[in-house]
Amino acid sequence: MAGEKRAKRLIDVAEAAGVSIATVSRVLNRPETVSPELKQRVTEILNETGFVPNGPAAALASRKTRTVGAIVPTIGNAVFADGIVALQTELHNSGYTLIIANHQYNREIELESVRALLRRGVDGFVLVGDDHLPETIQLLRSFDVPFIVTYVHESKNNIPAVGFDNELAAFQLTDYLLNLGHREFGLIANLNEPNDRVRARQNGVLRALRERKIKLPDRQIAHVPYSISSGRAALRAIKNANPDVSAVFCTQDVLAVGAIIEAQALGIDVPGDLSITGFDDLEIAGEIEPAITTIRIPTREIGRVAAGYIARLIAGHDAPQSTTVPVEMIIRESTARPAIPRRGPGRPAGTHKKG
Amino acid sequence: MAGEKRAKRLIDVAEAAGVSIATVSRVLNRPETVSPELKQRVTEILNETGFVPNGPAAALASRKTRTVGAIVPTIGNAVFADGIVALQTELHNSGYTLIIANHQYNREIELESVRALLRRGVDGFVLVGDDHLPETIQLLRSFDVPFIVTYVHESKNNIPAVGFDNELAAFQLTDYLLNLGHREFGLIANLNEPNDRVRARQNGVLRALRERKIKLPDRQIAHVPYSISSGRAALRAIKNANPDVSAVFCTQDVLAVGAIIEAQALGIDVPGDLSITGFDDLEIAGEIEPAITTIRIPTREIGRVAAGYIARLIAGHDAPQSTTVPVEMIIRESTARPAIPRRGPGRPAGTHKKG
DNA sequence: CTGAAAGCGCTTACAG
DNA sequence: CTGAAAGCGCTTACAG
Repeated sequence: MAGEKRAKRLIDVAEAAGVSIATVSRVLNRPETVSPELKQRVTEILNETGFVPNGPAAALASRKTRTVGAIVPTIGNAVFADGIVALQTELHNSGYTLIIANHQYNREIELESVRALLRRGVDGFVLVGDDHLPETIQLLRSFDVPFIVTYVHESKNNIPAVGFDNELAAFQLTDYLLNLGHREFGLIANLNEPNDRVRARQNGVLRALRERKIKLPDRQIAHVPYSISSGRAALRAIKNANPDVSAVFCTQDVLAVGAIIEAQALGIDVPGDLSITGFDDLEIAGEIEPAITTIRIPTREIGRVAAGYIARLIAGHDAPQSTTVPVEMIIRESTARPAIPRRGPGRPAGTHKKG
Repeated sequence: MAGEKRAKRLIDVAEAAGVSIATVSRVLNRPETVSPELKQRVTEILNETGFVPNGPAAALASRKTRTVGAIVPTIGNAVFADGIVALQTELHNSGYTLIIANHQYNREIELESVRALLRRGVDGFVLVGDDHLPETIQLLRSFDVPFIVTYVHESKNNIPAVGFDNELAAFQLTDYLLNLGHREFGLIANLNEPNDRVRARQNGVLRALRERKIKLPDRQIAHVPYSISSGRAALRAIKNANPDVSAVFCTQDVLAVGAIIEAQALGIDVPGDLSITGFDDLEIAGEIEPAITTIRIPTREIGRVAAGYIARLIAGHDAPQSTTVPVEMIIRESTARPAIPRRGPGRPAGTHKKG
C-alpha cells in the first residue's frame, strides 16, 4: 500500500531518459527550447514516473515561487471569500498559486502574516484596504516584492489600487434616501478597526447629510460588530433613541439584514415606516422580504483585475496606479418615501405597534 | 524609499555577529543548544537586521516546510470558512502555516491541488469528506505525507477522520419531525457532487422515514444548487407537487432560509402550516423569523481537533483513527406539530392564501 | 539544441 | 557549545 518512500528527482528522470538534468528541467520549464525527439522521450518518462518537482529547490535556484499571497481581514466575509475565489481562479490560469492569510482586522497580525509569507517566498502580495502599519509597507518595499491594495480605489501610500470609491457610493445611496424625502437618519456601522472602507462609507453618509444641512446625532449612530444580531440590537437602540428616524443606513448587508428582522419583530413596517439600506449585495439582500436596497460590489471583478495587476507587476511591467471598478446602486423594496411628511418630533413612525 | 535590494542571508548575520552560520541557524531553530552569550549577541543582530529566513532554502535542506495544506470544496461556505479560521489559528500556534485551496466540488481539481501543494512542499493535508479520486489517495500515500479527512466521522479508505455522523444527525432530526406528528415530507438537498456529507444527510432522512413506513415520492425531493434562491424555488416546487406536505427537511441552512422566505411569500405560515428544518446552524438560522430548527455543527471544534491531529501525525506520532465531535439539535420556531391531523389528501396546508 | 557545473541559502551530522 | 563542510534538488549562464 505504501509506495516509493523517496520522491523522484530530476536526476532519476534524467537517467531513465538518458539525458542531462538540464534537459529535463528545460522540457519542464521552457519546452520550446528542446528538440522534439528529446522532448517527447522525456515527457513520456515524466508521465509514467509521476514526477512532481521539488518546489523549494526550484524556488531557491530560480528565486521565484510563482506564488501570490493574499492577506484579507477575514475569509468569513462573503465579499472577501468571493473575491478570493476569483483571484485564485485567475491566478491559477497564469500559473500562480494563491496563498491566503487572514488577520481578523488586526494590523499586527497582518504584519506578521506578511513576514511569514515573505519568508515562505511569495512573488507578490494582494492586500485589502489602504490602512496598514508603516512597518508593513516598509517591509514589503525593502523586499522589493510587488503588492497592491484592493477594495479601495486609491492609496495614500502610492500603492496600485483595485477597487471603488466607498465614500462616493455611500454618498449617492444617502442622496437617494434624501431625495425620497427622508430627514431623520440612523447609521449602523461596523466597528471593526482598522477598516478604511467602512470609515469611507460613513464619511459618505455624513457628507451627504451635511450638504443638506441635516444633523445626525450620536445617539442615532451605532457602531457594532459584524453580525446579524448586532444589526438587530443597533436598530432597536436607534429607534429607541429617536422614534422619528425614518431611514437607516447600514454599512453592510449583514447589518441591514439584522435591522430588517428587528424592525419586523418590533412591528415596524419596512419600508412603510422605515427605510433601510445595505451595502455589498450579498445573496440574502435580494431574497429577504423586503429585499434590501444596497450597493453591489463587483467582488469577482476586483479579484480578476487584481490578478492581472499583480501578474503584470511580477513580470516587471507596470500596472495602472489605480483601477476603479463600477459599483451599482440596487433599488429594491426596503426603501420608500417616508410615511408621514415630517412636521415636528412627536408621534409618527416609531409607535412600535400598528393597528 | 527603496531599501536594501538584496535580502539578508544567514551569512550576513553570522559575519555581523562574528559567528558561523551554523550558530545563527541554531539560535533560530534550536536556541536551547546555544550558549547564552552567543545567543544574545546573535539575537540582537537578528533583530536590528530584520532578518527573514529564506523558507525554500530551509525547506530544501531540512525536507520540512512547516506548512499544512487544506483543500476544501469552497471557502464561500461559512461552515468551511469558520473551520479554516480555527484550523489556521490552532496551526499557527504550533508554528505551522496553513495553505488553502478550494476545488469547487470538482475531484479533478482537488487532485490537481494536491499535486500543486505537494510540489510546493506541504508537511500534511486536511481534506473535506471521504469522497476523493483514488489517484488522490494514491498520490498522497506515495508521497508519504500525512493527511486526514474532516466533516465526516469515518473513512472507508482508512484515513483518520474528524467530524460527525451526518446520517445519524439527519436521522434524529427527521425523527423529531415524525414525533411531532408529521407524515408528509419534503426534502430539499444540495446537488453538489461529490458531497458525501449531503448524501449521508439525505440517507438519514430516508432511513427515518422508512422505519416508520413513510414514503417520500420523488416529486417531494428537490436537488438544487447551494443558494437561497434555490431553496425558494424548491419549496415552491414541492408545495406545488403536493400541498399536503407539512414538513420540509433541508440539507443546509442556506436552503432552509430560502424555503422559509418562499413560504412567507406564498402566505404559508411557518410553523403553523409547514415545518422547516435546516442543517449547519449559521447565524441567520437563529435570527430569521421564524428562527430555524437545525443541527449545530461545531466547525471551530473540527478545525481545532484537525489541527491537533495533523500536527501529531507530522511529528510521527499516531492519531486516533477517528474523532466524533458532538453535534446538537437546536429546536427553534420553524417546527411544530402539523396543523391538521392529516386525514386524506385534499384541502389542507397548501391553500396558498389565508384569511 | 545539449550538458557540465556553479550556485541558490539553508540544515545537520560530524568532529573537536 | 561551536564550526567546517557536505548536501538538499533544482535553475541557468556558459561553452560547445
